Amino acid sequence: MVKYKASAMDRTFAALADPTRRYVLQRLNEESGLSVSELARPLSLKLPGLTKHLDVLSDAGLITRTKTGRTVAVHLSAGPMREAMAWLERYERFWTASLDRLVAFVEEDGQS
Amino acid sequence: MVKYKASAMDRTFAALADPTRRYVLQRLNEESGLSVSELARPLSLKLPGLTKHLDVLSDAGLITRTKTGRTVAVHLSAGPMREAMAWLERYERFWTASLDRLVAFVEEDGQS
DNA sequence: GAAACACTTCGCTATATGGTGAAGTATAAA
DNA sequence: TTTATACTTCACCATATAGCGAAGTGTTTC
Repeated sequence: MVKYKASAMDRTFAALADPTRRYVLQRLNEESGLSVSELARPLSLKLPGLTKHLDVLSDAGLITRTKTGRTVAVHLSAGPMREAMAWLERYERFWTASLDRLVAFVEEDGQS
Repeated sequence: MVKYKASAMDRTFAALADPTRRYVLQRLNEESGLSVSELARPLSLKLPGLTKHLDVLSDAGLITRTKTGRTVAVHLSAGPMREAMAWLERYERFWTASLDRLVAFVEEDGQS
């Protein structure tokens, strides 16, 4: 398989593909600077598990960790999401197409 | 690890996390109804490899395959992307925040 | 200084992913 | 009716991922 080098986009989408990680991002969106244990508390996994997820998120550039004393504060950094969305925007015409067809049908129907 | 059941969102983001699959979606966005071999031609993988990628994409609901005769035409169906984008939109304020700060700085600077 | 705390790192396990060649299944062409 | 075409499925390999408990590191607290 070799896995030469995953691109930034690969890492971003892969990071978003896990519900635990999406939950972390959501919580940080509500309240920035939460500690690792605060993030872990409502989750059903141990600290080592969360640490790995945070590694994936920071490799993707989606969070930053700043250690003060013995606690680590986690912050959102949504830049890569912006790029992921830019990629998706190209398909916008595609998911609005069905709506367009509906509109066309209704208009045509009104004239019959 | 158990992998109880991946959600639709999980599958969508996971499907988007691979460059081969993003390439397939891009090509289909330009030209719908391409066959499997047409999609495979510019890629450096064998047909079985592409078949697997297409399986991932259709499990995620991003493409549909329709067989006529012995060729299979592949079509985009971007609905799940719409949902993925809706998820990402929540973070929009976050990646525009730096721009807001810049604006604030410039305005403040102008008054000094 | 000892003990508790907040993580992180280290094996370890099980499953998923991405690729292959070979064989299987229809359909189309000779 | 054989043969080629267009895939798909199968068996297999190597690596990645997600989880765990146990041990390690640095920082407070007692």
